[in-house]
Amino acid sequence: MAAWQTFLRAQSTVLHILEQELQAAVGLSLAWYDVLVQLRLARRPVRAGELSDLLLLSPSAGTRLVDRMVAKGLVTRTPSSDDRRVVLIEPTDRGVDTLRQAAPIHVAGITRHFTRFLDTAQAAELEALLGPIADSSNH
Amino acid sequence: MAAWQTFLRAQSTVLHILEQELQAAVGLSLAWYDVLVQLRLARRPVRAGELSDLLLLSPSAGTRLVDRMVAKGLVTRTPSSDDRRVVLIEPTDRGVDTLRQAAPIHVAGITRHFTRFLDTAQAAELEALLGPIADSSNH
DNA sequence: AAAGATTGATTTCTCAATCTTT
DNA sequence: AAAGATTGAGAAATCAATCTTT
Repeated sequence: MAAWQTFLRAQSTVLHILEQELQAAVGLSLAWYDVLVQLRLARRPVRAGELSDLLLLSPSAGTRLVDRMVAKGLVTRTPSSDDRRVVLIEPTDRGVDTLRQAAPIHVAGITRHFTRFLDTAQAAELEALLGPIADSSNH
Repeated sequence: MAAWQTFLRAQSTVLHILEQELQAAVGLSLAWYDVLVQLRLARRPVRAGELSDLLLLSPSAGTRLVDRMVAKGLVTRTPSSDDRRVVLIEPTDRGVDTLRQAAPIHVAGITRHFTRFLDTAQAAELEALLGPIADSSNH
């Protein structure tokens, strides 16, 4: 139970700091950053529902988030020509550029506030401990 | 970096499930539950600002949260007689009772979705890994 | 003036209901 | 009818500004 509380507090603490640092440096929220990262990792247009899943958000939260990013010119939304129920999301050039600016800052933040406290073996250990928990949603 | 992502996903996953289970069983959100727990642990009236800190919330978020819980009759808000800038929060009898109903369900949930994946040594290990990170906000 | 707390405005997430396409 | 996505309405968190007491 102590482990559970430490787990909660550690994540809340680090996320708050990272959010503020990224916001201050590039004017980007963590949520927006995650969208750009996921689109970059996919290396192809991503379906709206798929994106929501990747971000651990509800479908409607995904829609709103994309709304705001489209308005800021960071991503585009295009109906699929295969199946017109489907909407495909892609980063714009400006989106890719924004990610390029944000990534080193964010990675440095993670290093400073998270990785810094773990050597390689400990990071592996942590991942091994939490991996099964992270995957346990599937039922 | 993989450890970081697993860390994020594990917490998000488990929190979503626990929230839903507690909501379904007792109609209580995790935020409300945490308020009642903190007041219970304190065993005395808690200052508004202190409560916000304990909950890892901003002062204003703490005020709103207490607003809603006062409206539902779960806690009371009383100006301190020592220093009338200070507001003291206490659970009502009904609040204490609600906590009594919720606690076993929530603890069972933590066991089922978190502790279940860790033996005693692993829980200690996890706490040791994350403890320094949780405490690192102080500077 | 500073400390403690609250309020106003804004942002964001969620559920249920709806719209479009298959 | 079912799948995919969006919209309306409501809940909750945050910052900056404000109010009260010290």
